[in-house]
Amino acid sequence: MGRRSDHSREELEELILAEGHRLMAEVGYPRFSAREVAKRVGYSVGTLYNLFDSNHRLILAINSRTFLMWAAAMAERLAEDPEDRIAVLVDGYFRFASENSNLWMAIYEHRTPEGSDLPERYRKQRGELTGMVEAEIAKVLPEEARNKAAALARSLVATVHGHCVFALTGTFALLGEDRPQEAALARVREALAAAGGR
Amino acid sequence: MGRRSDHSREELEELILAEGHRLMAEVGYPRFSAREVAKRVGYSVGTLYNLFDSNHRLILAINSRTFLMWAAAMAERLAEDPEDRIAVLVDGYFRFASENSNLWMAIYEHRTPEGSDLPERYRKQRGELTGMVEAEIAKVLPEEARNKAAALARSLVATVHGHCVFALTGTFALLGEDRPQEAALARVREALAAAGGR
DNA sequence: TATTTTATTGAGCGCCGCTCAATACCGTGT
DNA sequence: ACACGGTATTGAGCGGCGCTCAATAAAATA
Repeated sequence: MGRRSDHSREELEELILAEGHRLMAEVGYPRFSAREVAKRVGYSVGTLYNLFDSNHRLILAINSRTFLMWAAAMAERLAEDPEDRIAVLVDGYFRFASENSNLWMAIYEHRTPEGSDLPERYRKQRGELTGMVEAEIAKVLPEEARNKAAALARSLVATVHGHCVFALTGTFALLGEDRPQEAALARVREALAAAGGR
Repeated sequence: MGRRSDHSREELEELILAEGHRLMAEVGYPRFSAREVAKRVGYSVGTLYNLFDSNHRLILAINSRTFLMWAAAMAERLAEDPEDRIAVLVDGYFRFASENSNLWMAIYEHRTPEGSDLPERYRKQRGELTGMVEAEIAKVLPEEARNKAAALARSLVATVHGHCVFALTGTFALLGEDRPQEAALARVREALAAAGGR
């Protein structure tokens, strides 16, 4: 067998990525398998490993795509010019995570192996979401506290993230339910108020 | 082969659990394997699967042991009657997680499979830590806010957890470092202050 | 001692990630 | 039209995984 005319290299890469993304959404990180992706796109394992040279790199690319979706969803909702933009950020976090739980969890279930750290382009991509949050936080803070916006944004993302993880993995349910999203928003509001936010 | 006199059933169970715990600490969740545990204790895979009837149940038991260690470490530090008990709780969270990162992360990396949910005894065990936090929160809140202590405790655990995860998995480092533990403590303080805490 | 009960084994099954010699195909030069 | 060089693709093979279960060895009992 040799070069097949039905797909260029880029098309094939995209095909695999798309199918991989679908599979991840369907079965979740623990049951994801590169072999299964290969089977579904109708190419052999070897071909797949030629393009993405390890399982780790394939998953990285898939998670990256998830990140893009996430950021896009967030941007779209902010573009509707809502009144309470902070609430929209929190809701966007929870909503995306729960509507795409397998994809979302995969981002955090995937441990990057010992040696390698993630390539620059992914790094930048992941900064995007935090960047959006940072911009919104800055808007809300008084002039003199603006320089703290970045650090505060990261901390608030962590705060919301914590609530969201517990909500999705059932840790909250296990301890007696009170609405995690509302709690997260309350914590965020308190932090912003403490920083002099309006 | 048949019953071996060198270990009673309970002893063997304990032996496997201890060795499994060691292995988890050593290699972490993704590289943990029941086969390897069997090899290390010098019994065959079959025996191991007789006692813990699936990989999932073995890991559950291992994680449970980690939880006990964690709660014990927390209790010990609180028993020294520190001045700032809230800070000790936060520090205890971060310290345990970073000093036992493989064990700690395993707790959250292990997805319990579709059907089964974790047995009552584990459920209770995991409530213990949150219970300790709840007690400390209650002490700090004014009389009229005591009834909110439980809900607030869960939310604050989630808050600290979020910061801790990001600290350990490098999500923070990736975004420009500011001390996650201090940020977590700041968020907790703000929330307590907002609830009228002293 | 003979028989039942019980603990232990490990080869076997179907998966996994990953490799690499063999192979099928394409573009090009003559 | 044909041969050739390069490239894309293959899939059997390797070692390892979780898990099962008929066979077996040892203890308990009769």
